[in-house]
Amino acid sequence: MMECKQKKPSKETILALGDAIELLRGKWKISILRNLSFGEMRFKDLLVAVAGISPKVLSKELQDLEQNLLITRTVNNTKPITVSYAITDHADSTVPPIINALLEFGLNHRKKIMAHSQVEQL
Amino acid sequence: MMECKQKKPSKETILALGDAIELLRGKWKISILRNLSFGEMRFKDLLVAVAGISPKVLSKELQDLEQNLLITRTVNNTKPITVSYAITDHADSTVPPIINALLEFGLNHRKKIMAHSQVEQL
DNA sequence: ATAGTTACTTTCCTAAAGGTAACGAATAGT
DNA sequence: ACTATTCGTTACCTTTAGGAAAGTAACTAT
Repeated sequence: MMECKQKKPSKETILALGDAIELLRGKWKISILRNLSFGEMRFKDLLVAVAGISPKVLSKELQDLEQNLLITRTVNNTKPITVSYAITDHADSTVPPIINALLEFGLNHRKKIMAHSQVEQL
Repeated sequence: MMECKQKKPSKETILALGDAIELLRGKWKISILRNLSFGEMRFKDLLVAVAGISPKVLSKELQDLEQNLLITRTVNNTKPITVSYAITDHADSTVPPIINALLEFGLNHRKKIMAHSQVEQL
């Protein structure tokens, strides 16, 4: 397993980390961005794909992400109006690495937790 | 700039991502882990290093991280008692990549935001 | 006229997160 | 006895996040 080099704790670094945490905080934003990283989606599709989210919360999160230039919102002139959401280029190049790192962490954590509870039963 | 391959949306993947988000949620956990990734630290050092955190919140976050096996707590028998916190091996191999990805994202975002507001002023 | 679809918004409420300030317990120094 | 240090806890309060349920608006089909 590879270790990762750490950047020096400069002021800029700490600010950037704070920004990232604030922009992506909460239960839903990462999942929404992950779904959009596979291709653009409409509101209702996201409502299904992001399991458990309510329309109110989805709407609010999407507005938030749009304001921060992480996604775009496009109104299509279709029979019943549809709206497409897409991840922006700049988010698409920096968010997937975060998701993959979280995934690694999550999978590894599950293993460790299971090993730990095995030991506790002895 | 390199694009990152995405894993297929299997059930396990979605669960792992959910775990990761839940374990690392909030304003402080990532910063605490980042500081500990440079080496073990005592309570009071963390109180200074994690700028803005209060003793109450730090205490709670540390308990949380310990319960989830991401850090260890060691009481040293020194003159006034001291307590050392250290990141666990398994967290130390999976958390820094997350932090670096967040850093990349944060730095890149700052650039884009500044470029954007430049344009708006024209 | 009625019903369905899509994309929300509104209201109301609860729970979790977070902040402030003061206090406590153990130990040691003077 | 008094003060200082370290590592917290307790009580109280405000803010933010999030969930449930219903409603709205625009349009289409029947």
